[in-house]
Order: sequence, then structure tokens, then C-alpha cells
Amino acid sequence: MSNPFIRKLERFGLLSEADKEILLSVTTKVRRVGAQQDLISEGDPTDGVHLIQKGFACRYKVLPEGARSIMAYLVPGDLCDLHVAVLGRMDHSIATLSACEVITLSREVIEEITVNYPAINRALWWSVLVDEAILREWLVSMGRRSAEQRIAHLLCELLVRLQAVGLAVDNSYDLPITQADLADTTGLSTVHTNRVLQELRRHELIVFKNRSVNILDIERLKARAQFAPNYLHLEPKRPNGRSQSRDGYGGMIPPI
Amino acid sequence: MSNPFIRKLERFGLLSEADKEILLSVTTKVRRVGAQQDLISEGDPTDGVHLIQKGFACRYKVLPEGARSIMAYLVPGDLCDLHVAVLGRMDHSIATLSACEVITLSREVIEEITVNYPAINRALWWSVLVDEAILREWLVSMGRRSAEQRIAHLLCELLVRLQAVGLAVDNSYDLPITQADLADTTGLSTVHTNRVLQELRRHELIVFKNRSVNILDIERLKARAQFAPNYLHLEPKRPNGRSQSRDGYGGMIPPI
DNA sequence: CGGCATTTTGACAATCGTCAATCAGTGTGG
DNA sequence: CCACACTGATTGACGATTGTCAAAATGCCG
Repeated sequence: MSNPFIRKLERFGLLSEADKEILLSVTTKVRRVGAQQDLISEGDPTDGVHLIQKGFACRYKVLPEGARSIMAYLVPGDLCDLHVAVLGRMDHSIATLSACEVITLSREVIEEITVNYPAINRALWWSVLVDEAILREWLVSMGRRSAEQRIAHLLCELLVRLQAVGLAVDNSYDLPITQADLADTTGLSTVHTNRVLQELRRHELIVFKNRSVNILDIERLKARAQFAPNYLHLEPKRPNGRSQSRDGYGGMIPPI
Repeated sequence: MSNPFIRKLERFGLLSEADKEILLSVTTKVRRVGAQQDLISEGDPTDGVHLIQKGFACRYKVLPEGARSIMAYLVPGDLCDLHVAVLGRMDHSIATLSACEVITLSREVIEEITVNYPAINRALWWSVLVDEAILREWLVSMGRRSAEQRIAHLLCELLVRLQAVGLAVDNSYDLPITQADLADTTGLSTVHTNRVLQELRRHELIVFKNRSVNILDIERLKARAQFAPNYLHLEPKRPNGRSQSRDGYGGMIPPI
């Protein structure tokens, strides 16, 4: 069973068979979307929550002069807009980077799950908070890391995230995005992005060809990027699997 | 009653008298902390949640070579570490920028509030999500705005946030931080930060003296910074105050 | 009046951006 | 099978923004 969504949530807390069943049952209706399509636009009201099943999407904003800023990558297993369900209005847009398979979870489904399946609810909120942690790390990259470190760091992060959902083997993974996308993610120009990638290739750290990344020397790449994966909060599940809730702060997690 | 915490939460949803009472009752024991003190350090486990009552604090990380990156400002009314209560471990540190008054809410208090006061619980999660939105906007600034725009944007944001808790009058507010702090926030060097501030002063947009910001022409400053406050989600409260929960996605917000 | 943190300056260098071609890969229609 | 068109990658020349270093000026506090 290679459902990336379930696979991801399992890393954030043990799920029961019933949990997995309900998750499977609500993630059957897949919609195919081409590349470069908006899934949700800034200002849109909420009409359900989108789940990426296959492909890459991103959160982004476009500034008045046309510059684009990509603030997050959404990979298989990621929910795009759980927060909108709470805040009520999008303050940014979400678009596919590659062709994607997307599942829309209706408002009712989300409520059903979060109210009646506390373990899933916890895992969902955990994932929201991890997204926030990723955002913080990206901010550090933008503020205090060189262009090369930024790109290297991002490639390390994607490796770990994709491994977590079984989409990376042998330190290689599909990265179906253009250098221009990478540039808008790292705050660089496309030209400079290109040169940095060449530099990384010259040092035999990575190869990024055919929309696929191959990391040749992960240890050296991590070192160069100062990559420490703790912010992804993917440590092994806690040993004392006290079923659901009420361990620690379990009780204070609200249904969405 | 000038409790910034209550004032802030009220902007995110109507609170009943009982809500306000419980909030007041748990925010009495204030601890005074000097400037430049760590409130929580990376890796720390959770031992309650910290609330800034007075003064400025920040989230930050320090990179191996010593560079510091400030990822958030915590102003009066802000909770520092609600997420740690869920994630269990800090992936960054929090320190005071100025002398502060801090309140520690114990694990028990948080659980009591979030389980039994759904309106407060909702407002708390709302504030977590707004923090995330701020992070996204900062990322945009770092990636695609010039040094001048970054600083101008930050000053606009702080005006709005401080106005929301009654700490700004006449487009002026206390900003008890140094230019070095500002530099670590915007990803610039202190030298360049200084020059940009002079530039803004020369254009008669702001004065930043004596740890106090005076915005001389807010409209012009906003225009220059491309500041649009929608990401702060401070719009007027929804008119149909259907008491608690179950309006929209109210039901899916978990107690923390 | 020191002593220390912070701000300000100047000279210079490095990183990174812009502009404008060129090259390469892919897909299409003839 | 090839010309053509299109998107994306790559290059070179040049310029702008921003960083570094080191010193001087200013402000604050005991």
C-alpha cells in the first residue's frame, strides 16, 4: 500500500487499522491536473481541503512587479490548505509545478475525520506545525546562507521528505521542476541558480538532469549546506505507544 | 483593562465574559526577565507555554559560523511556544530582545483552557496560523524585496500588530531593539541596515530614534514596501456571531 | 569622567542580478 | 525524416546591491 498520505501521517503518530481504513476510503477519488495550474488562488474562500497524491505543487505569491516567490513545496502526501479551513481565506495561491494527482477532501470529510479520529487529527496538526518549522528553516536559508548553501539545503530537505513517503531511492528522486522554479524558491535569479547548480555538479555533489536529482555524496552535501534534519521532526515514533490522546499535550489539539 | 493577550485573542473571535475571566485569572503571575536572555533553547523539552506580557522577544537560530537569524518577533500578547506543546521539542530558541514581562502557562492550565473553553482554543489556533502567515510574508520579503522594502515592510507590519494590542499611537511605537537585531531579522549586515534606515529617514518616511519608531508618512511607506495587511488576518470579526464552534470548520480545531 | 554598546562612515570587494544571445531538448506538422 | 517552434538551460559581459573591515562618532550609565 503506497498511499503517501497515510505513510506520512504514520510517521507522526501510530494509526490504528480503523484510522487507516477511513483514510483510504476518503482518498479514492483522484483528479488529474496539468502542470502550472492554480489549485487555489489568493482570496479564495474555502471549499474543501486539497491533498497532493502525485506530483509537485507549491505555495506562492506574486508581487506587484511580477516577481514570484515560492514559499513551500507540496509533495505527495501533503495537504495544501488545512489552515484555510480555519482562517477562512487564502492569503496566497497554490499551483501545480508538475502534472499532479489531487484529491479534494470535502469540509464534511475533514470534520468527520478530525472529530472522530483523534489520532489522525493529532497527526494532521503535527503536519501543520512541521510545515511551519520548514518555513522557519527556509527563512534562515534566505537570510544567512549563501546561494549554494540554500540550494544544497533544499535538495537535502527534499531528499528526507521524499524518503519519508517512499519516493526517494538511493539518494535520488524525481524533481519535476524547472530552474526558474528553483530560483523563485531560493530568491535567486535563474541565471545564478543555473551557475550554482553547475558548481554543485562540478564538485560532484549532485546531478540534476531530466527532472531528476541524484545526490552523489549526501554527507558532503549535508555538510556544505549545514543541513540538520531535526526541524522536520521525523524522529522515530515514541516507544510508549499510549494509544491515543492525553499523552503529553494530546488533549489540547482541536478538531479542525 | 489592557491585557494584550486578551486583546489579541478577541480580534480572532468573540470571547464570552467567562472566557475573559479565565484568561485574566491565569495571567497574573508575571516574571520579569532582562534583555538578551534565552526563554527557551533549542532542544529543550516542554515545560509550559510562555506568554509575552511586555517587551519584545524573538525566535532565532544561530548557524555554525555564528550568524544569527531572527525568524519572528514576539510582542505583548504573543505566545512563544504553543507548537512545542504539540511537537514536543524546540527546533529553535527564543530570547528576549528587550527587558520583558513573561507569563508561564503550565501544561495543566493550557489543557484546562483548550479543552473547556472552545472559543479561546479556536483563537489560540488562529494565532498559530497567523504566525505561519507572517512567516510566509517574511520569506517573500527575504526572497524578492530589496533591503529597503524589507525594512519598510517590517515596520509597517509591526505598526499593525502593535496597534492591534493597543501599543501604537499616532503611527508611533516603541521598538526596543538594535540595528543589529534588525539586520539579523532582514538578513542584512548591520552596516547596510544602518544605511537603509538613513535612506528612509532622508525620504522623511520614518524616524527610528531612542528605541522608538515614528512613521511620518504611513501611506508612502506602505506603498514603498508593497505592504498589504491581509496576511495578518485581522479583518473585522464576522458579523454573525454564532456563539461557539461548529460555524464553518469550528469543529475541527483540536484542543492543544 | 571613563567604559561600553551602538551607530555611523569610508574604502573596497564579493555576490548576485540583468540583458541579450546561444544552445539543447522535445514535440509537431508536413 | 526533417524543418520549425517552443521551452528550458547555458554563456558572456557588465552593473548593482550588499557585505567586510576598520575606524570614528555618538550615546548611555555608573
